[in-house]
Amino acid sequence: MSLEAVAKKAGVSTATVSRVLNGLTVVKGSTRARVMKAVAELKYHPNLHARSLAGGRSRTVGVIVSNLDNPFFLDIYRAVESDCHAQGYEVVVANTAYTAEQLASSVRLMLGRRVAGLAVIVSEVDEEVVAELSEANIPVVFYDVGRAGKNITKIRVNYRKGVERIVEYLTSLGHSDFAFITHHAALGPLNERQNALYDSLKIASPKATVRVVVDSDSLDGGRQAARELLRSAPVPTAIMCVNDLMAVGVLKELRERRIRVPEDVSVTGFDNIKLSEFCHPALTTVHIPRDLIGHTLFHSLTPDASGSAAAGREYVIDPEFVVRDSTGPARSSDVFAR
Amino acid sequence: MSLEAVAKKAGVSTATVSRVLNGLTVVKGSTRARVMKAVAELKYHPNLHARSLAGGRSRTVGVIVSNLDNPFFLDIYRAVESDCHAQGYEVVVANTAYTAEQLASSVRLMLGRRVAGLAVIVSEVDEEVVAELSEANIPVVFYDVGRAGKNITKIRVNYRKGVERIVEYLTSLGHSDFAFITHHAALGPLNERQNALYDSLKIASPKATVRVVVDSDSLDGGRQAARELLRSAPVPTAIMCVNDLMAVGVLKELRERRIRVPEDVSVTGFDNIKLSEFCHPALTTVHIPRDLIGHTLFHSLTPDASGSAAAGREYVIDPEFVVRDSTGPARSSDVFAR
DNA sequence: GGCGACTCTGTAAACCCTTGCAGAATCGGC
DNA sequence: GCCGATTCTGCAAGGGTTTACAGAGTCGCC
Repeated sequence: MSLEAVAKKAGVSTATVSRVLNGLTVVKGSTRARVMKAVAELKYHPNLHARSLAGGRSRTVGVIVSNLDNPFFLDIYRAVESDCHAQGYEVVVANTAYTAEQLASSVRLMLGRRVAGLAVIVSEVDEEVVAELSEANIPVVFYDVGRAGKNITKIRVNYRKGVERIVEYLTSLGHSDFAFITHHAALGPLNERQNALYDSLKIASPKATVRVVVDSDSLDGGRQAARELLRSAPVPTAIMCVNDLMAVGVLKELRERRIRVPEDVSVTGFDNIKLSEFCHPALTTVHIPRDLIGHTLFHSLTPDASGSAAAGREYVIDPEFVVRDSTGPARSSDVFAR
Repeated sequence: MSLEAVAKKAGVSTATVSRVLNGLTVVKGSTRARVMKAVAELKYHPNLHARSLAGGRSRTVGVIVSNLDNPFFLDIYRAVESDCHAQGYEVVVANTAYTAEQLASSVRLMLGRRVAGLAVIVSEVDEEVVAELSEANIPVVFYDVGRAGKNITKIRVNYRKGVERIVEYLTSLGHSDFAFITHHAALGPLNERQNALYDSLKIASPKATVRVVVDSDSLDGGRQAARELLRSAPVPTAIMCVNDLMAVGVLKELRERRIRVPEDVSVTGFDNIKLSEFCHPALTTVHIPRDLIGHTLFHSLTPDASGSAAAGREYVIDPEFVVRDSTGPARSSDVFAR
């Protein structure tokens, strides 16, 4: 079970076994073979805790996300995971459910695990956590929140650009009566999208109106929000959703009410999750390159070939507008007038 | 940073600090306060590796699943996670991508982490792994594969019953020309569904035909399979999918080809993932209670109030047939005849 | 055959915590 | 004020690895 048992069986010292297992020092071929044999026979698994403890490092990176149930976050996690495994790292993931408390406890957990690096992909970061992390002395990377610093990299997406493209497109189709469906309105990154919406509209269509509805970040939340929205006339001609997941919920509710998309109402999402392509009608949305984000996250956390992690940098990633079938010209007469 | 630093700062021994932090022994109020203060001031995080090493236990449970990208597995994982956190356990998850190699390496990883218990929710288990796990001397629970044993619990779902219900329903609607869309045909649990299909049909509609198409377990895989299926006439009147994820892909492809569901073709899924309710048409499927599975998994891994984990048991969970809008009477004339 | 230079291996300390055991402090009761 | 019981605390061993350091072999060459 332990290194010592293997050592005894192979007739060597624990140091030698350790060296064989880690393979960074040269061990004579015959010795190595004996050790390997003993390892196999004993079905020995090194105790990872002891290893991390003794080694000081851990070859594990931590990932903290807001909502694993949203495929957007899952995709990022999976991208990081894939890079990690390719490089022999493990990943541990934690979910905050958009709460600051769970973020704080997840951070503590990760620090307790002595992760080699930590990716924080949440919307609810607070100053205290940032401070704690910058003192932690491990590479940290924030997505969307916080700011670059000593050992802190930051990655953000130019949401504004994505929103602008949507607004341009929709206004060019004659829309001026908007709804914005979002979740947890207080959160920074979402505010950015909302503010970008106002700003863009101010230019593209100054007299446009926007009704905002807030619900939870889920299919049901989107549906619920649509229901709320439709409770009071007039029905907007375009519904922009803060993300695809909620948009798909919206589509469902509209369909149940026999409101046609895009003939009666246009709907847009954000993220371009796989689902947006498979729902009906396929969703007009903004693609956020989760793969690229994942790779960048991983890169920011691990010392690369050149030896040092490029901490302190700030990356900005551009999204990409994707037109599909959920958007069309604004309806001319209000078929929903009561 | 270390226990010792805290101890020094608080003017006590490391043992006392440890006791304060773990709270299982009584420590005098004033001492406790001093220690807590020191902990706070130093922003001390216990080193979890050292803790697990010293304590011998780890309060971490491992979960291994086949395909995290399928919401079915994600839901189970999340259910386990939620129970774990409620009881102060951590969870670590690994994905096998349906390969035996990744399963083996995940198992080794988990064993190396000295997890307190391990849930194996995969389709590709082999004997060697089972043997290794039963020697590991920690509670293990298999979902769908393996068999109960010394410290091994097994949970399985009565798929057969679900398939029977689908078949009964479809044949009663006049269907006799079937397709079965599945993935990785060699895997046990999926075979069970497929065999159940044959068996049920033998009774319900002996002259019925079944065409089988295999593709990957994903939205794209479902779509691809549908494409493959439609390549050769005649188009079946009912397409049964091995799970909802693939079924949603099938729906997409059918829609693109203007094949109406359920008027022209009926489609069924399996699992009842959230998405099956939000796609269009909403999917007729078989509900598999992931929450219940998750709770049962957790229960099987952790010593309950009575002190001992109920290992060696075998649980069978019944699925539930859910009729929605993707199924209807078989079309009478073959509108697709060429 | 002896010497130096390598190559390989062992010894032992360190990593940070938990916990059994025993000693110290405190308390109640007389 | 003393004693025993009780509560609290410290000592030190151990848990399974890594790794610096030094020692033991091996080899080639003069």
